[in-house]
Amino acid sequence: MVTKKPTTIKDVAKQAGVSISTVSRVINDSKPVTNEVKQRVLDVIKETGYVPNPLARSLVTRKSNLIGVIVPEVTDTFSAEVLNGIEEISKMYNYDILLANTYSERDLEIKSIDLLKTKQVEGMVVICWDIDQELVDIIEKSGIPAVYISKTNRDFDIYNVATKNEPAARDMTNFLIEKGHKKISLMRTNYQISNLSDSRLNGYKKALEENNIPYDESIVKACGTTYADGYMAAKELLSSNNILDAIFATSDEAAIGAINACFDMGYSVPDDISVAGFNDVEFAKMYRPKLTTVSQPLFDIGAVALRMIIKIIRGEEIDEKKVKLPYRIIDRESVSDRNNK
Amino acid sequence: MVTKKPTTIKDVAKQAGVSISTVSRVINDSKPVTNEVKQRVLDVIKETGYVPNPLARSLVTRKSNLIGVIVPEVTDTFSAEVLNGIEEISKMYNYDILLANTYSERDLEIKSIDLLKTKQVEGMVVICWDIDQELVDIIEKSGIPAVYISKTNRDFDIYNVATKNEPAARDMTNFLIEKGHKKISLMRTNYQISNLSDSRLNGYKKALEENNIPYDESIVKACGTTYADGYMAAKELLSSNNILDAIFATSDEAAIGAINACFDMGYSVPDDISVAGFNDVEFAKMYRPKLTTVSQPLFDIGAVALRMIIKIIRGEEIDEKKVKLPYRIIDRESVSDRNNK
DNA sequence: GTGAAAGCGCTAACAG
DNA sequence: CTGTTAGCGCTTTCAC
Repeated sequence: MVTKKPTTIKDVAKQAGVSISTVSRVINDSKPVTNEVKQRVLDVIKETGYVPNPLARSLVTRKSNLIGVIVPEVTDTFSAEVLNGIEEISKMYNYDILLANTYSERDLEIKSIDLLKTKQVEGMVVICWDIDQELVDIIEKSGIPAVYISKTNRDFDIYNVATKNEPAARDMTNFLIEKGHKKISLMRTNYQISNLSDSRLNGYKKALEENNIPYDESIVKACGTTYADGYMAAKELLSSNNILDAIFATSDEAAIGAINACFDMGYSVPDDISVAGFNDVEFAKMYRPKLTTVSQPLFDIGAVALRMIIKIIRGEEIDEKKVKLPYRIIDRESVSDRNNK
Repeated sequence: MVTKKPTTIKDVAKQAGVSISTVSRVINDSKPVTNEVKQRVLDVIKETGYVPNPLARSLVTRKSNLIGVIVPEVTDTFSAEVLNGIEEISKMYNYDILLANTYSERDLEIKSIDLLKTKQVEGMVVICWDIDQELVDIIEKSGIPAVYISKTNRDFDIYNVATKNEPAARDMTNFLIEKGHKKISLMRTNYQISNLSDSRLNGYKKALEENNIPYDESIVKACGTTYADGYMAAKELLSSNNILDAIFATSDEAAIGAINACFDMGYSVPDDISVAGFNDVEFAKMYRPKLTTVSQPLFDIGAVALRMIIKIIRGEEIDEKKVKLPYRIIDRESVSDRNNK
């Protein structure tokens, strides 16, 4: 357990009979060095197992090789899968990940950003359900390049990677309609800031329109994304004697909550009511009935976000500030086909 | 987006009309400073928004204020909840978390440990399903204080925090027996290294013994902890015409896999077969039937592990190298009571 | 091509 | 109590 002093650049220099600047040159490949000398240094490095001290290096270069990741909560499946993608790519580029939970609390978000800034992260990816101008300003002011990931889409002028939410919602709604459902409730996220478009709601409306189904505000419900949110929302929906054909929920967790609410109120899913989710979380296929949902490439979202950050850090050109990744409708068991009835 | 040069200790010193050492003293509260001077420095600090550069600080103190966390995969619910606990406490102690995924691959584990070492983490918590002597040696050799967390218990001489696995398994088995089940299959983890005791198996055996139920090796099955593992194992179990009263699975995911396997083979759970899990993952209460399981204080496991690390780092005395946290049998819906039949 | 020297921002003796 | 000074380990001019 004794942390004996590690080899430094000095040791290597001495042992190789060169100056420390030469050693620095070979490890960074920054200036030409005679092959012979280079080899000698390399040998000593291998022999001693020398590893440059990143702290010292960062101190002078002002590069930390650290990426900060701000998540609401690692236990959130969405975040976790995105984080996986981030982690994978960061490793490729030799960046380390500094993690901070915010529990979606503003003060913790601020604290985390401060912390990351202090630690000199070169960039950060911010996963946050409810992006608002205040947050954007804070991050902007920190001067750290940031890419945002959110369950919902927002119109801020920020780097952002997300799924094509509007067409996704539209496709799923259309899918539901095709399967013979008419009274389709949308449980949309309640992360709602006035004057901002909600792409999923728009997609839903478009599909309705295309099929000449009147938009009924009483069955679109603002609700969170958790299991409990979905359960509550569905219960309310169902008990205000609405007769529903289907529920399209804002997340898989909420969808499952909704299904259980249906069960508890004596409805069978999908025979009486169909339910569709969003995200295709790991759990969606474990539940019975297996959840019909729209799958987002969560891992890829993280991966793409990290690639963006790297580009920004390197000052490379970014084609578009907002990248949209494709989605897929995953037809499993929680939506019935009413056409054959 | 311009990262303008931040205030340094020098700036503060100059502006306050003192030497940098005095500034250092007040920010670290390391040596007495006249109140008047102190106040002046504090004022300047507040005014300039000066934040000490942790890199420079770490370079000289050799303290990074970084804790490395090695997890198989953040998407794993067990790991994620433990990570939450770790994160929470680390924040309290002003430590940051450096995260590394290993996907349970040895070379990635090694690489991650190297990386963490390079980044000068002061300690690390290693979540690893299958601890073996090689890994322990590697970590030992790295000289970094480490606390291990594993789904299973091992007899290595390491810092470790876990649940009381043996009594937990025994209690659950007894619970099952009390509910009138006799033919109880144990799906145990297959992370198996010869000559090491499996505490859960022992607990299971003890309960059987106490109730004069003969141990039947044909219905204890080695299986992993994933949904797929559980599904497969249960299918095999059921198709080799065993008549089972209950299945006690090694994880909630595996338990749910088992339940679905039962469904798919025409058995009803819990009416035909009862199923119990382990962990009480978030999802356990979302599934229907709600999973009867043993709950481990995952968050606390992480929290305690981090506290241990801090103690080790500070050279404080540790009462016991292995701490065992309590568990609870959570009786929900997936186990029936056969006594009233 | 290579070395000497300055300095990144900070802490920690060492004097006074 | 406070200032001066010497590094921590490394990169980077600037000479040679």
